[in-house]
Amino acid sequence: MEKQNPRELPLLHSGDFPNQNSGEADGARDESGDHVKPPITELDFFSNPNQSHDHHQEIKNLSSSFDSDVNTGLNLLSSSSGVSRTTDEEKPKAEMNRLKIELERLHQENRGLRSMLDLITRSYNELQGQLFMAVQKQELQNQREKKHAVMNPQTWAALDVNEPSASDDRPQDLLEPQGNTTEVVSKERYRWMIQIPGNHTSVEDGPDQTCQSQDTTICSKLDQSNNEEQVSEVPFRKARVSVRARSEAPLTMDGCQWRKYGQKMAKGNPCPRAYYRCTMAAGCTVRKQVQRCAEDKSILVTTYEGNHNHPLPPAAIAMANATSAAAAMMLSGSTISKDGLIHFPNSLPYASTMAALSSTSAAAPFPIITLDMT
DNA sequence: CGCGTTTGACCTGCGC
DNA sequence: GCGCAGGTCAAACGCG
Repeated sequence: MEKQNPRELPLLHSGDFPNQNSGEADGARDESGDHVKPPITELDFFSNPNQSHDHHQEIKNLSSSFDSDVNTGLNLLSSSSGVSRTTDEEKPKAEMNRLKIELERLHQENRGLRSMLDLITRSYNELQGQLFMAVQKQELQNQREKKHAVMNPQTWAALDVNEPSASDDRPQDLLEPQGNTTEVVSKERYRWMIQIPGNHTSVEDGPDQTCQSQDTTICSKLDQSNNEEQVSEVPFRKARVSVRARSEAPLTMDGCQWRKYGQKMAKGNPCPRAYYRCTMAAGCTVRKQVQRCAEDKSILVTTYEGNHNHPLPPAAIAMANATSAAAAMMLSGSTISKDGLIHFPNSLPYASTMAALSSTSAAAPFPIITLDMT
């Protein structure tokens, strides 16, 4: 697989959805060589023996009717024929009607086949998601074993140079898996991932495919719910998820308790950027930045960073869901569309872009994924 | 009095 | 090395 520019994070291409011009998208994907997912083409649903037979039978019937009736009827219009004119005019009309009905029936059948293709595609993505999670889990397990063999938990304080305040909590996080709520979030995220048609997780490329070189930082930081211990190894400081929402309120109600610890004027934006820390639990390292969009002040950009070490209230779960799912999706190695947007045709009303905060992205040593809920 | 916000100072990373 | 900008700290302040 090609080494990706760490700044150009792969997101989902809207054209990848099989129910939207599947042929072209899959063809393009094959050429790029970035993904090894077998292309879902029309062959997939024609491969069903029963369907295939029926469909071909229909086509055969249709073509034979064209051959035997239509052409002959047209020929009969010639003056040399001995058939009466009224019979000649009625016959093509009746034939036309029959063909229209036939065509309508084929359209309906086509719709049925398409919905079946959608189902198959979803199943495929579901399996792919499961495979991805399994590989991630196994990798995590391997690395955990390696680290436990090399160091003891106290080493974390020395390793976590980026967040001194959080270093005390790391070993605890490792030894004590997060609570039920976080587990729900993980499951939800997983569900979210597999709902994305055409989500190409290239886990088949190899055991280290998702965590190589600079990509390591992305996946280790983003999938913090299960890769927390990789944090110390990475050059990136943190992966962030930014949420853009239209709101007149100075703060987005995300269900968590936040304490403001700073405010700064950011370059290129007349609106100040506020810094908040999660205060729902002692030692929670989650931070967020809130800033109004320079172009449209009614849009509030909230950037989350870190991983809650405590159960979340229901209202916060939704947000954590969205953000962690977006992060997980970023992990998955999907590609970004030309317009930088991801579309969720089935269930999710918001799009995701690879836009970053206007003033921080240029210098930010970490990837930022934006959920655009405006 | 406790908690949260404000705000200026300080630290750090990066580009020139 | 210097300047700039982002991020954080902590004392001062306000409010219930």
